[in-house]
Amino acid sequence: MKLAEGKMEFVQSWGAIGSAWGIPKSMAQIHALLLVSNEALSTEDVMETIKLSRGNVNINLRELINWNLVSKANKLGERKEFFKAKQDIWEMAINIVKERKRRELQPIQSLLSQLRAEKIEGPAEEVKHFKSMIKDLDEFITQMDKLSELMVKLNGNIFFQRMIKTLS
Amino acid sequence: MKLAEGKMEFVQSWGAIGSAWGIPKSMAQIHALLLVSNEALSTEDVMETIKLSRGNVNINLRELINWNLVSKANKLGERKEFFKAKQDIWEMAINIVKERKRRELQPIQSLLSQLRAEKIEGPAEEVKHFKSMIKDLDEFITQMDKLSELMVKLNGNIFFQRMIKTLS
DNA sequence: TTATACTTTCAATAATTATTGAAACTTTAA
DNA sequence: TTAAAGTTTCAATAATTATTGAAAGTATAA
Repeated sequence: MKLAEGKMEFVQSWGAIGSAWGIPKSMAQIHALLLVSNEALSTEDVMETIKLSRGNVNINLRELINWNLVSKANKLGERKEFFKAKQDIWEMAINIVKERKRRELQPIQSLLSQLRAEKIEGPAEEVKHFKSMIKDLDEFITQMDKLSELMVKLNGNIFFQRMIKTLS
Repeated sequence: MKLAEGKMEFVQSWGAIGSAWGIPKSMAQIHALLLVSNEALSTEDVMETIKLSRGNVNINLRELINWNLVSKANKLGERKEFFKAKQDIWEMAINIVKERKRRELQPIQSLLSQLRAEKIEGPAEEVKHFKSMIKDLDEFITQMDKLSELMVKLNGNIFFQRMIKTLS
C-alpha cells in the first residue's frame, strides 16, 4: 500500500469514528490529516486533500485550535498560515477529556446541584426516592470529575501508564 | 416546587444532556423518567408523560434494555408490560461505559491494527512518521481499553471509590 | 377460533446539524 | 495608498438523524 493511500484511509476512517464520538466529520478528518502529516499544512493543502470548502476548513481549524489539538505554524518566507497537530497522543487525549468534561459533565452538575437545593413537595415516600436518586447521581458525577482531574494530573506519568498496562 | 415539576425538569434536562452525549433526546428522557419513578411504568404512561409517539417509546425502550439500563417488569393481574430503570448508579455508569467502548473504541482498534499490519511504501522519513503515529495511537487506545475494563472490574468496590474521592 | 389488548415495524416527515461558497473583511508588499 | 493575497463570516443548502403514526403482527382470554 502506498503511503498516500494509507494516509487517506486513516483520514476517512478517523472521520467516521469522529461521528461516533459526536465530533463533526470534517473536524475529525482535518485533525487526522494533520496528525499523519510530517509538516504543517496550509488551509489550501487541507481543502485540496480532503475536498472541503474553505469555510469549513477555516471553522474547524479554529475549533481544533480551541481544543488545543492543533497549533498555527509559520513557514519562513511564506505569508500563509500553516497548521500542525500536536503530536503527543497522551496530551491529545487529555485535551479531549477536558473538552468532553466541559461539555458533558458540567451541565449535569449544575442541574443536579440546582435540584438538590430545591425543597420538593409531595408524598413523603416518592420525594425520598427522587431526592436519593438525585443525590446518588450527584455523588457519582463528582467522582467521575475527580477521576478525570486525576488523569490530567498524571499526564505523562510513566509509572501510572505502566500500572494500567499491568492491571486488568 | 412540586414533585411532579421536579421530575419533569429532570426529564427535560436529562434529554438535553443526552444530546451532548450523543444519545437521542427521547431515549435520555425516557431513561430519566424511569429513573425518577418509584414504580414501573407502561408504554402508555411514558407516552403521556413526555408526549412521545408509541413507536418512539417502543424503539427507545428496547434500546435501553439492550444497554441494560432498563428491565421489563410484570404487574400482578396486568397484561401490559411495564418498565423499570436499574437503580444502581454505578452499575448504570458501567453499562454506559461498556456501550461507549463498543461504539467508540472498537472501531478505532480495528482500523489501527489493520494499518499496523500493512506494508507502507513511500519516502522512508514519512513512512516512519506515519507508522509511529499509528503505533502511538494504538498503544494509547489499548491503555484506555484496559482502564475501562479495570473500572468494570472494580464495580462497586467501595475502597476504589474512596480512593478517587480522596485523590485529585 | 376469534375478538381484543397490546407490541412492533418502517416509510414518510420533521428536526437538527454540518457544509458550502460568495461576499466582506484584514493584512501585507510594493 | 492600493492591489493582491489571505482569512473570516454567515445565510442558504445539503446531509444526517430522530420521530411519528398508521398498518401489520402477536399473544391471550373467553
